Amino acid sequence: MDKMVFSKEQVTDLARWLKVLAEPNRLLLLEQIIEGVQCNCELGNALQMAPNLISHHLSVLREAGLVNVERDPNDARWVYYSVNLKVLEEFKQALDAFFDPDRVQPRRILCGPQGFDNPRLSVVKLTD
Amino acid sequence: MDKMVFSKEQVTDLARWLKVLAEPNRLLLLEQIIEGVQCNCELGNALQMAPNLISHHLSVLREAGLVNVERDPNDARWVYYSVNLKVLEEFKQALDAFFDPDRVQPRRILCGPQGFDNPRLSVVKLTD
DNA sequence: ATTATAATTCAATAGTGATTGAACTATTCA
DNA sequence: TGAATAGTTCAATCACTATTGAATTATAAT
Repeated sequence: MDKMVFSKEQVTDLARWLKVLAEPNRLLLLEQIIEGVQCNCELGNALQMAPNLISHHLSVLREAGLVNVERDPNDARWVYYSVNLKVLEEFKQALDAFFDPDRVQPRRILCGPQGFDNPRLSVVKLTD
Repeated sequence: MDKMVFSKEQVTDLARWLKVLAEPNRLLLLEQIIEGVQCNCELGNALQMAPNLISHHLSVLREAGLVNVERDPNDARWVYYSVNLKVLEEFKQALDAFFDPDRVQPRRILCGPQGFDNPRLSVVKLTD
């Protein structure tokens, strides 16, 4: 029986992560990078997106730490994006912890019509 | 070596899921429901949110299938929200599959300066 | 030097969606 | 019947952000 609970701060932190990934084009870009398509121009070809838009979304992924940037050593005009495995694993663990079905608890009686005819509350009432 | 890839439709579907959960108040509500706080009024107390706002966010979670609604059998004015375990498990599996670190592939050479002085490409060039 | 290329940055626009207050529905209680 | 309660729906506002085109930077080639 997992009793783990999350603080308000932990939940809003996770929401921040999710917001980065909840944008379709951004998630498509990440998928491409995961699959090994990592140079900006090819990403544009694969997804039919303008280069500046790609730059924008990739910078969001980069600021979140999910992807690394690297310039080509032979021609510094080209940049390559890659997945930051460490951060991806961290994120995955956070997801696993939060969306763990074992955390789901039955209803806690805190309010509502707490009359004797409510079977869920008879015990509580009798011990008053 | 996991070779699983996701179609554009699968990715955008996942993005839709993530968007439902990427809203801080909504994720906080889900956390409360997971922890067993499931009646509307108590959710309001716990999170300091107006009842109509709670209704709004819960309806989004409900439309996504993540939570169920049930009216109190003794006093139908009260409603109780609960996690739909089946859908939660489905969602968790989708997350696990997508954010699997084993899927991450090394860079596939599709463009860029493909000269002989680029060690990553010498083999490719020689086999031309 | 000049031009071309890859990518980013900037400014403006457009669209989406969270929030708010008021009106409304449904149920229970007096 | 009339008042109170729990919750939802509606309309309007506000904030954020994806998108677009133009300008800019940095590097490489001629």
